[in-house]
Amino acid sequence: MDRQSNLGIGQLGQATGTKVTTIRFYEEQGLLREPVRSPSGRRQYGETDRLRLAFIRRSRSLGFPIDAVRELLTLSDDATTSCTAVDTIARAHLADIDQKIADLIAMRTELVRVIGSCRQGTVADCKIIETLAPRSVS
Amino acid sequence: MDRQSNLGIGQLGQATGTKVTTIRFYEEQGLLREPVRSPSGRRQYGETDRLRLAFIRRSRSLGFPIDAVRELLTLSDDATTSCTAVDTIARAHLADIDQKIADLIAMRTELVRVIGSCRQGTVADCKIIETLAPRSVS
DNA sequence: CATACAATCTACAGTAACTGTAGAAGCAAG
DNA sequence: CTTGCTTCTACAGTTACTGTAGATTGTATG
Repeated sequence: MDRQSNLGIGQLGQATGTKVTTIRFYEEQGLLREPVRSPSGRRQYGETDRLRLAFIRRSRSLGFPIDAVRELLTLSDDATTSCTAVDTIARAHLADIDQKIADLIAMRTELVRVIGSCRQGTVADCKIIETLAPRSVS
Repeated sequence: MDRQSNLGIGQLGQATGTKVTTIRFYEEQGLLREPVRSPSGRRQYGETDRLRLAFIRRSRSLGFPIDAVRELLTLSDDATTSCTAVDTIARAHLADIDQKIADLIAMRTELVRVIGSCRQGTVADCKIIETLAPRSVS
């Protein structure tokens, strides 16, 4: 199960679609443990590390912030934890995403309105500029 | 038209819903000109500044990045500029927003799928954790 | 074996758009 | 005169990386 595949940092990056600098960053952030080093000081990773990094990347791709990923990792490390905590984190994140979508849609709606008012004249009577400025501009 | 309303930085902030530090930040970024100073060195703003700051804030609330706001300000300063340039910036920004919305919706869809799989047991058989991890976790 | 080139190392700066803090000084009111 | 609020400059912190410099190590080829 835990055969040391002995991946170099570059290989681990390839295997998980992660840049080398990002892997070191995760280590610094405490998401990845400090790996064993080769005699010359290079990081050596195993299958365990690969799976953990894959977990991190998947969580990140779902938009979980680093802090949430850290919590998810901690929870997943203890198999007896109630899944409720995991569910709570995920739902909070969903609420976050929904809020962001709502904000962007509101922004989009307003922007479309502004753009729609453009009649391609000069700035002097540009409706976009006018709409941006409450009264006059400068 | 250009009576110096002589606003202090705090008052300007109040008038435009902007924090004092943010106003100084905009000045540093070259969005606001350096204002005249009182004998003791305090910033003194007039109506012109207020309008310009309102323009900035409105643009920012529509999500235009600082660089775009800078361009919009430059364009609006020259009344003879073709409005096309303004339109181009706005449409590029709209495309950006649309992309962000699409990304978030995709993320949301996937997250909902993950959450839906939770049956509230322990982490040992938590579908969320399982879904996050490709095979096993640690 | 020598040399070139790729990968890795540490440490730090840069990104976007602010926000917050420290420490000093000015200003108005009681 | 003292209290308390505003403002001043300068700089660190936020998020999640990315990029760079300069040094070292590993590998492949001639």
